[in-house]
Amino acid sequence: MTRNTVNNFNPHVSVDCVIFGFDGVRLNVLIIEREQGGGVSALPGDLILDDETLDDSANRVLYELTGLSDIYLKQLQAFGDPDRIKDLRDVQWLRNVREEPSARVITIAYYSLVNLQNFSPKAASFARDVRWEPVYELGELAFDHNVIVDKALEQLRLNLKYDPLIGFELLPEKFTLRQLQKLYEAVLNHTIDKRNFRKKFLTAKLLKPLNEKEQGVPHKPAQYYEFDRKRYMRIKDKFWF
Amino acid sequence: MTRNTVNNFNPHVSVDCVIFGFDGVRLNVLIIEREQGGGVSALPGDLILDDETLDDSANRVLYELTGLSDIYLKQLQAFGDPDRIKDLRDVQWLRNVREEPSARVITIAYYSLVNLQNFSPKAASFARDVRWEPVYELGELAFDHNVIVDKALEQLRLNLKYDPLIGFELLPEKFTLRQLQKLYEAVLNHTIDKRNFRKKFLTAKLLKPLNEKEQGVPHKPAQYYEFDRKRYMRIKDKFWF
DNA sequence: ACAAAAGTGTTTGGGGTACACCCATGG
DNA sequence: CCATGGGTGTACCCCAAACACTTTTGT
Repeated sequence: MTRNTVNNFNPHVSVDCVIFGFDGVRLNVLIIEREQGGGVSALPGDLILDDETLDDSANRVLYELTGLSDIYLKQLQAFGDPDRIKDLRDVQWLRNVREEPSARVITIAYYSLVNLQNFSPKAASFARDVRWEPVYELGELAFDHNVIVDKALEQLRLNLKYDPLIGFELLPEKFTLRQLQKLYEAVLNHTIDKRNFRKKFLTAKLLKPLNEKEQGVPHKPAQYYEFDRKRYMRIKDKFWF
Repeated sequence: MTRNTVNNFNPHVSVDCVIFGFDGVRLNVLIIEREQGGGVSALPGDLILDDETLDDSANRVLYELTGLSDIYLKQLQAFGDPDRIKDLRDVQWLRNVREEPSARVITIAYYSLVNLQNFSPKAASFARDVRWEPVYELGELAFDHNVIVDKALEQLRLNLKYDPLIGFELLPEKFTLRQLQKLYEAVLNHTIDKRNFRKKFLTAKLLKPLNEKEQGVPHKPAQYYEFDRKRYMRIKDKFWF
């Protein structure tokens, strides 16, 4: 901040959340349908309040929408093109919803990871129409939200490669090696050799086997594992996928 | 953006730039001294204008300050704690310089890479007190600028490991292998084996040898190289350090 | 001659990749 | 007995890491 500014322009600032959820097969994103305004889908988001940090804002949006707190949440980046609001339906929706509908809006995008196990029970309690959509089959979203999702996915991939922890955020406490592998395949969008995949995680000792196996499956029941957080702390800088 | 908001809060939005420059030995950051207000150092930055994109804002700040344009510039992240302005000297400075000195300021941080060869000639044309400071010896900066620099350095390191291009942004057109290695050592903050380093870049064929050697040096003169951008385009996804 | 950096190869170990068969369970 | 996924080992290759001496120039 260097100069005496003559510009007294104050934009709105919002947060938008790209919430990823893994259902065992596909990677999904949480999408909301607008209350007022022509069936346009969008990312969950809201204007920030004047006494909360950006992270708090994102957590609040997430909590209000899903009832979840204490979940993985990370800032992606800011999006602030002056013309990011150009679709006519977006303009109309703003007129219904904002006191200053023509104000410029700069949004701080977050991405977030949840496992659908924890999430599903709350599904009935939403105030609005909220749904999961497979990330590779998203339709057109409001504003520049498609761009935001693309960036978030890119970031998620990078992150998953260099930090195994974030994979476990998308899974329930107990999981099988198959689930873990399917998750990696869904995020990275390519298949992985089973033996090599297992080798990497087992030799790294990141997984603790439980005294528990799958039940009622029409094939050899799989071992359940849980994530070894202590071990993770010791080796996280050396592990990558 | 999901709900009818009753909150009409409009913060200021600024950009702040962490401009890295490499002098052949150390990695430096461009620091400005405030015109009005007690010798406090800060990152270059400014409020955004209402019709420019965030990237344009950052480019403008950079141009106004250094005369440089078309240089590497990338968004880092937003910083927006409500209490990021807490130092008394920061508050006073804002009173001198802003029309709404108590408004909350959310800043979008950028980081940028320049080579000091191109830069130095312009040094005299600055309107303000501007200087390079070694990144590992920074004093206390205004606001949360120390945090921003730390994040930028972290990002620069990550980036340098997975994208060789950004290393070349910090060097002049022609450079020696020694300069390139010193740059990597300065950014990554550890020494690197000379033979292995040269092997990696030479076998990747990222460097084109020029018909030119160092002159007037009191030791065997080194070969000059330039960066092979075409080759880079073909292999950038496979090369990492 | 001396100081200072340029330039150059080999060995070794560990890890990534490719690849195919038997096992346990439910129906 | 059949379908389905669980679970296992080996061979090869490449690359990262460690390591020391000769060459060229200016003083």
